[in-house]
Amino acid sequence: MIRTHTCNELSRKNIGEKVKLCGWVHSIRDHGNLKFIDLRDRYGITQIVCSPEEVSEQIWNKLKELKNEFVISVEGFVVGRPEETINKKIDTGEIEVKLIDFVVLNESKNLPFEIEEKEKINETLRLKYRYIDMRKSGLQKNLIKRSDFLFYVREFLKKENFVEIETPILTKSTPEGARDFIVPSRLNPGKFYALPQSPQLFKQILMIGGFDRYYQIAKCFRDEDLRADRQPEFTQIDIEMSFIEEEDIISMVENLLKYAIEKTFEIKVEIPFKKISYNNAIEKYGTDTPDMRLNIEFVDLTKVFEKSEIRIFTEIIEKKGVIKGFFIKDGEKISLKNIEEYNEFVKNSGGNGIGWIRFKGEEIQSPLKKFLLEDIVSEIKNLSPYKTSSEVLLFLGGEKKWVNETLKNLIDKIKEKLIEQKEQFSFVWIVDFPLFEYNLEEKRIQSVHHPFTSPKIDDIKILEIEPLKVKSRAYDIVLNGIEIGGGSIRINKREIQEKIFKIIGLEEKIYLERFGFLLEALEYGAPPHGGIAIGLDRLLMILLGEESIRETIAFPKTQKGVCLLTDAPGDVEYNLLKENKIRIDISEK
RNA sequence: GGGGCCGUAGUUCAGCGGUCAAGAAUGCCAGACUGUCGAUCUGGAGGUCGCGGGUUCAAAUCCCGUCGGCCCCGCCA
Repeated sequence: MIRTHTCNELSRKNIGEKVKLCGWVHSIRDHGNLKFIDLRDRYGITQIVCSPEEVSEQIWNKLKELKNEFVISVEGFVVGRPEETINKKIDTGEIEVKLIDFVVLNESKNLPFEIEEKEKINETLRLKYRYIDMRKSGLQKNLIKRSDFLFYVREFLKKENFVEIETPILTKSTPEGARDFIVPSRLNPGKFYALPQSPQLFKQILMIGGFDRYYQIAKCFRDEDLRADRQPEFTQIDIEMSFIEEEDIISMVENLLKYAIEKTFEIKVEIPFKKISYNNAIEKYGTDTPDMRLNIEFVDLTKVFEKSEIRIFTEIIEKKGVIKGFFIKDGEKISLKNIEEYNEFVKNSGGNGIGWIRFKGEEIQSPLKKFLLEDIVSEIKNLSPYKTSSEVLLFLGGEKKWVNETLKNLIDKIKEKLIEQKEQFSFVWIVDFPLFEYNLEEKRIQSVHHPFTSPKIDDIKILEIEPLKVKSRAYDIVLNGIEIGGGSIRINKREIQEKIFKIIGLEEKIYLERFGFLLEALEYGAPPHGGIAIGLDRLLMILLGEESIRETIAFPKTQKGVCLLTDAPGDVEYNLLKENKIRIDISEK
């Protein structure tokens, strides 16, 4: 046995015991004839102490060769520390281990960056030397939390009778959705597998196969450009259930999240979460991923300004535009200089500028002051949800969609100032999505969610007449302004599924080729079913207070999709290409 | 496909046309030290200023290109 305890385990209770510890030399404090070594493993730090009169000359000399990050195994006696030298910063601070002997298990070169660096290290270095970055507490803590979280997810789902089933990684390319990663098939030259964007079709097939409750911690792959919260491969908590309706999934997910989050983190989760319809979200927040920590809703000033004599506004209204804005409760937080900034921002977004009114008790301050009659002012003030003695109203006018989007972008700009509690976690469900949207570039109707999403039952009758008015049985879950998951009740009738394919412009030949197996399966007793997928990396990013998804993934890729540790993607040997009947053709620019 | 920011000792940064044949902190190396825990003290080493080209009497500094990283738009059913 080369260790009897971890480096965070020993306490007063162990005093007098002979122990063996293993770990990395975290630091050496050398006082000449007294040396302290902090020995570190992932559990913690234990102080080793040694002086020449207590060990042989040979051991003492060997000790002098130790450097930081050497891996060693130490044998010694646990002793209590003198009262005045107790270190309250570490769990083992009441004891130390008096060295008897030690073995260097491996040496280490000087590290490219320090383990105990307080400042942020360049991410390129961190990714290249990921194994060193992992020795630091930050990434280590995140990966352990990730593991804990998944354990509680599995525990919850197991208790709820879910079956964890793996689905293939080598699968078939699907025409809708993101770009696929492809894998050549040597046994079928010229043909390719695709890596799954999600296990969508397999989980539906599992429902038809009678597994009424399925889940998987599923790797998904999408060959799209990366962002702070997007990696080409990521993990979803993928769930599907039979014999259920929207509300069953929603409440199951609420309970799951509450359980796993509260078990893993010091976070209280209040359920049920709020629900907002898609249309309402757009009207009130200008987005289908509103940040509910903000407590800011748009107010519609169109009717108020319609009666005013202010030309710039009445003109907008005549052109069917709208005037909308939002109140900021703590008006003092917004200076004139800030407003000037926002004005520039609105102009850069293609508008005329921003309108604003500052309410100070009975007084108002505004560039429009001389045009604002008293009754208009009081009507506007009445729209405030806060009615404090010091608030600011920011507003703009124009085409409705532009106004909603610009106000939302403006809020994003001001957000940092307005969020009172950063450590707050505010979930919201977005429901009643439209089933389809019109793609202007491709001039065709496409699915908002995915083509297997069921329309609302009442809307099936207008499916082919007014498809853009059809609502879907889809739901998204949003946390602090970021989409962390989404799902729907699926179509379980071949006839409707075929209609959907046709509406989104898939020819019969194409959809039979791609999805024929699903359509056929739907004819053999497909139960009503639905599910959800939760983006694990993203959810953890938010819960851990990280700015990037990469902080929750052991081996993430850079923005160009490169793994700096392994240098993937790389060249492959010519023979491998030949066996796969692949010829490289990189045309010059 | 496009926009923005960044690249200087091992690390984090400063320097942004001229006493810079580049500097701080930390780390590293050597020596001293028996109660430290961000040890302390003394001394020392350490740089293709990402790479290539240009402008200039003079470039880490300005310009162009290129490579790499980050953030964003497009894209991500």
